[in-house]
Amino acid sequence: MKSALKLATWNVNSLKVRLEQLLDWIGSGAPEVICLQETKLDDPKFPVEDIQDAGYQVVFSGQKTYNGVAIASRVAGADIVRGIPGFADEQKRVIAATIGTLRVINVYVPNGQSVNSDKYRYKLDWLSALSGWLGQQLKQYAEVAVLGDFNIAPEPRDVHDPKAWEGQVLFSQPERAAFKAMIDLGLVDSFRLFDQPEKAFTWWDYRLNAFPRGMGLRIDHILLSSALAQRCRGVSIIKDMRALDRPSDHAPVVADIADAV
DNA sequence: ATGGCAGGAAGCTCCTGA
Repeated sequence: MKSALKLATWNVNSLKVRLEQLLDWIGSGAPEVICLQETKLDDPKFPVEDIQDAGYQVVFSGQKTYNGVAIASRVAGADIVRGIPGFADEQKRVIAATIGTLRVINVYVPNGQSVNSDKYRYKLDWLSALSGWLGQQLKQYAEVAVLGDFNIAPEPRDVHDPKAWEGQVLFSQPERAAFKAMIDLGLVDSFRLFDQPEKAFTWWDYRLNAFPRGMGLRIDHILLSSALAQRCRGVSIIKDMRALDRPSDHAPVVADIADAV
């Protein structure tokens, strides 16, 4: 008999700094699959042994200082893909693995900096390339989960002050259109399958005391193909982890997936 | 209009993040 499966995404903002928090989480009933972003570690410095000693397997694609992604899982992943196939990119932002029957795609979407910047153009080009590849993956696999830091708030209710943020990076129309394009491939924003609290966010700026003041955005997402969405029993934000000492500025998001019938 | 905070690399300051 199989048991239910939990999938998580967490932008750690430096795995070196957040390693103890990750190990504590793993040691207290963490999800079976955890996608990490902004590890900020070159591959030779990745803490493989610490994570293995805690009972998880891990695959990763990293670089010094910026970016870096990893998938930690109880069961080892297979068919690992690093980066978006066919899209040349120095930045380590994507890693995918097949875990059991699940295709898990972990993404760290570019931030975009500001809507008039070269980085914003790169973000939109990057999202276009991602969508193309996701379309292929959805044809190849029935059970696809795309998890990560999308750096896009899809709707006004995902933004603490939508008027102030309208047109700004993370909430501009082209970014939201790029998000919708991924949904239109046949993916579901799993968080919105369920009733959720008001002001449900996943990121709060370190500055201005934003977290206690509730000034956040929902930019970390778990998108599921219909086969998985049908089996999704709940999605929640682990807000407590944003309240730890020396927290990441992102809280994890967890989706609970029931067994196949 | 700007800065606020945090992390990293470098090095006593800057870049980036979101």
